[in-house]
Amino acid sequence: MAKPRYYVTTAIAYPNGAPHIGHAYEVIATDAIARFMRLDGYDVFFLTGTDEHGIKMLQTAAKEGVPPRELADRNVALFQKMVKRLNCSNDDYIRTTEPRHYASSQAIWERMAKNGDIYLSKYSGWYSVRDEAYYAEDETKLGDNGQRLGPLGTPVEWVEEESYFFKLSAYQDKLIDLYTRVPDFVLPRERLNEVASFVRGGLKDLSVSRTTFTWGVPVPGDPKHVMYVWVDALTNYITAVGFPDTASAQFKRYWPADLHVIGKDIVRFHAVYWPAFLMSAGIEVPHRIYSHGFLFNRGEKMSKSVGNVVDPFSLADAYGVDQFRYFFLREVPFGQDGSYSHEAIVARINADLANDLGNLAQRSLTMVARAFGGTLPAPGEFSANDQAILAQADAMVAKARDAMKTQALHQVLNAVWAVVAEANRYFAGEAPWALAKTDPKRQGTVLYVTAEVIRQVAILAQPFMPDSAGKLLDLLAVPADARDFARLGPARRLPAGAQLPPPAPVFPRYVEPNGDKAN
RNA sequence: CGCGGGGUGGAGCAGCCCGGUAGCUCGCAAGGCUCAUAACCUUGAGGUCACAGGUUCAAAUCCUGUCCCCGCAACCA
Repeated sequence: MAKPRYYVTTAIAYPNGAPHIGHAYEVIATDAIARFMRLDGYDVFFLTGTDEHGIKMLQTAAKEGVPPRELADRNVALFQKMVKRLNCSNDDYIRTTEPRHYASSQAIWERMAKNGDIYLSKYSGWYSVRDEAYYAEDETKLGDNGQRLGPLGTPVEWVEEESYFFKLSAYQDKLIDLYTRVPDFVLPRERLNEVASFVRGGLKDLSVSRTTFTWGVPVPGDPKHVMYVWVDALTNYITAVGFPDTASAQFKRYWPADLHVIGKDIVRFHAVYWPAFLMSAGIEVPHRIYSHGFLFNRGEKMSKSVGNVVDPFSLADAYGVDQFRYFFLREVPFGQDGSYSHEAIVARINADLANDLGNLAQRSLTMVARAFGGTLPAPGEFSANDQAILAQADAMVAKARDAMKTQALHQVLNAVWAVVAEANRYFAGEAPWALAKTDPKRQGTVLYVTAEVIRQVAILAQPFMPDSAGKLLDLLAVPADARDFARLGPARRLPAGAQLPPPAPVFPRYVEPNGDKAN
């Protein structure tokens, strides 16, 4: 039976600087989704990449005195290194400066043009040379000396530039219809409401080319124009699956995408422009846009001037990759803004990972090693308590799938850790260390049940903490081909009699480098 | 009257749509256990649910108004 497919993407990052925590968060979350779906039997294609055109790249490059291509190459290397460091399982990494992407962008442009949605006109507006930005009339005001000023107080002048336009205005009804027909097109729901009210407010045609610079994809047939960066950026999602070869196996298999994971700041581009472009080009629209929140350092927005920008590499170094991934995906309700701090990260690492899960594994497996020579004991008849905790473990996968239907990553982890907490209560209540003297057979049963619960927890933790969950499964001697979600539930228990390797701590407590104990 | 989110025990949050003993995590206190990564388990203290009106037998939950905080406002995860 062929696996169902699942195509998931991050937004492509804009590499005019080094990657920051927000980029890291998006790719980690998307990776967790991709891994979850793979383990759940889907044929997943997971794409991330970089959006390298546009005026801002040009400005940054000019400031540094290097060609934009060089700036892109340098920063892209950092983004790719980050993705790798964070243990992300992307199947492809797209750069919008690649030849395949030029071909794809030009092809979608030609389709939109052929459909009559692109026309040449003049883009005009109040332009501030100093800000290098256009402003709407109502954003400007007249200064004391009669000079018109932009919102930042710089002088603006009226300029007109030849530009191609996309007939976005023609898509208002079709977009509203899409939002009505597919109410989950944008999640969380509030975001769709915002978008829908924006669209109802009326859409203006969109300027989609520039003539003032050449760092971009040339417009087919009119090479003095380059495409507006968002036209080319959004197109990356189809480039990576083989567009313009719509007959290719890849394209037929994976398009339309199941999920675009993006930041809430670019919802409009993805939920308005992108489907409009695709409709115009006669291509199916993606199934869902998921807008995640922003991360704040101690509740404050990160900014270079405040000096609270945190580099993802140093976080990974300081806490560990899996710990870093776990913290953000558990602590921040996916879709909402979140806040992080050293104390919060340490608290999560020590409480959830070291104390609750790590220590449970350690204390139970150590007992298997000592009392049973490392052989997983065969269980006797299950007591009511045994059955109760096993039933809770068996129920996890359904809860996890249910949460994943709406990308509620934190709910998946909540469901799993609720079972970890219950398993600790079970373990304390059954007191297998006391049974060692009174009823070794019963002790074996308790240890078996505990190991089985840990097995299921570890399998479900894999998308979030691939390495650590893998180590946990190693300790239970679970073979590599028995770690997918099909092995969850009552049907496939741990085999009794398995020889387990010597137990080793998987989740160390975080201890402050200066030697003080944290938490 | 630009748009959106939010104000719930010390901290961070859930509950609010579908009114009816206020729940979770961390922290704190006491006790238990001693297998384990000074971890685990139990119990407890602590809240006028921003404020003011209103609807109702009954409001954190519905309605009206006020105050405050935070984002966004078409380059920005």
